Amino acid sequence: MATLRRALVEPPLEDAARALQGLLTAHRWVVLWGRCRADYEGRGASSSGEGDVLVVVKEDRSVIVHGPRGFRPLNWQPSGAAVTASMREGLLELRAVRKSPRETLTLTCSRVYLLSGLEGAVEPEFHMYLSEAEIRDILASNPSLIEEGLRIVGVERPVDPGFVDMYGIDREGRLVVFEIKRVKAGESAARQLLRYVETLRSRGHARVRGVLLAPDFTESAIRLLEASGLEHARIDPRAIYEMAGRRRSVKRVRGLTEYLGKGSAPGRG
Amino acid sequence: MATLRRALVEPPLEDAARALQGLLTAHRWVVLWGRCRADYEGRGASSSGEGDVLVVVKEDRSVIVHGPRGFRPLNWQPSGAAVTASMREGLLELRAVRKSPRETLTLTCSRVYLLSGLEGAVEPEFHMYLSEAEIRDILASNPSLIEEGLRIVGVERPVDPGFVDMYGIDREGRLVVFEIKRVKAGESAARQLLRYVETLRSRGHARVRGVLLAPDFTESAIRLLEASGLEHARIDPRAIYEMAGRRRSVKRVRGLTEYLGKGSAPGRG
DNA sequence: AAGTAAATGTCGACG
DNA sequence: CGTCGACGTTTACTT
Repeated sequence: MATLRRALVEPPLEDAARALQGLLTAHRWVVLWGRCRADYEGRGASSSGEGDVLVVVKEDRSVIVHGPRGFRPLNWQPSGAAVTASMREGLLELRAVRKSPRETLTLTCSRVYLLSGLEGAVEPEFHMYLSEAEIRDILASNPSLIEEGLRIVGVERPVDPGFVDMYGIDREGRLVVFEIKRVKAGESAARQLLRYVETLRSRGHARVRGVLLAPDFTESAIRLLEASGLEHARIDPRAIYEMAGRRRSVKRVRGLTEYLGKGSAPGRG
Repeated sequence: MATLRRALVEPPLEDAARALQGLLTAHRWVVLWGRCRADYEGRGASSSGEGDVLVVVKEDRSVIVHGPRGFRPLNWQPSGAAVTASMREGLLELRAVRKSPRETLTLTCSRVYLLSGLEGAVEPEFHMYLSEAEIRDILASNPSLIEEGLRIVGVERPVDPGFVDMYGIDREGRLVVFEIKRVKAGESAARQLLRYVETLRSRGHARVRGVLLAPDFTESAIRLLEASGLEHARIDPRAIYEMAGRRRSVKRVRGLTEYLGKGSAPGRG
């Protein structure tokens, strides 16, 4: 079981700084609730006036700064940042620096409401269902869900440039390129498919078909497809979901989609 | 100054549930650190085994669930969710339900390390600089940053489908379509520009030029541009940034970019 | 409400 | 390390 390493309520800034330094050196998962200002410079640039923020520093040194409202963090730094704490002109300063791209996030706190760190946190095993990769695999194993007589001959194959989600040969022997979207497909999905089909046609596959597979389509996507001689076909999430039920679920190890049949590295850090 | 309304360390689950209910009814900003499992069902579906998570419920009822690693939350619910807490089979259950789309997030906690709420939090004033909109406006006001003799005749104009970032007439009287990216432009940006140019050409603008403006370009973007007779030009973020310094800053009111020219905020210091 | 594009997008995979 | 595409993307903006 994880243990709380500290829970300082309204500590003097010096105490907070010292505790924070200790927690950071020990690579703890840290939460700081305080009155701070934030400055960020990197790909973009931002600054904020003083306000109440919740700062989360995780074990992998990702930093997230939340305000009292809104889903998105006000500021952040992705994992791998160099995080340091210090006192500076009487204020607690927390800096998170990332290289490549070079980005700096600086928090300057005039007051700490709560500071706490957790040791030995257990990462929950996370299962995500019906990722695009899984949908693609299910369709590849059950091509009749798409059309009769279809044979899948390739999956996630590189074209220049990009990747075709799925290749097939239809009952008349024509090459079919599939682009799969797990949600409603917009114009950009259609553009992508068009691009692949054009590439293939320019390489002599005159009879290639292009099919956009999605549970739904925007009007402009359909217009673009029809104007370009491409097809679209609705896939039924329910049918896919039922197929998925018979497979093992997809496990999100560090990120999002790790799908079956491609044994990959556990690697962390 | 904001005040901590509670800071319960390792409370019994019943106490935590009671306190949590109170904090939620009072619409406080709440933090719960505990050993929980999470189940989500909605557009996607996910579940997790037990693990240590940090749950943040904000004043606007957005809910964010973070694990010990990674920038992205494991689960979340955007603002406006209906959040309730209760005891259920000896465990603390926190439910956040959103309608349209109907989505449910359920947290089931077997242990609470820390529970706390903050009252009277002050939202920091947030300023974001150099959004794409601002870059576009600066370029539109200073077309010589792009090329000599260029005259900008339109900005953010609808084409079917989509929007052209910027139109100009070059020194030879040709129509120029600009696509602007504030970061390195990839293939999809090139595809977007190509689409616009093709649309315009098909409408009789035979001599239209297409120019992708970005601080940098991926190799495949350049390939696609050159193969399609389109151009690309590097824009210097530094030069833009200096121009921006002379303008009033961009204020992020509720979301990300609210740019000038539309009755806006006082400048920053 | 639906569609479209931006984002400090982040994240993972692959060359 | 660059390039690429997915994402419960979220968010803002326009029709």
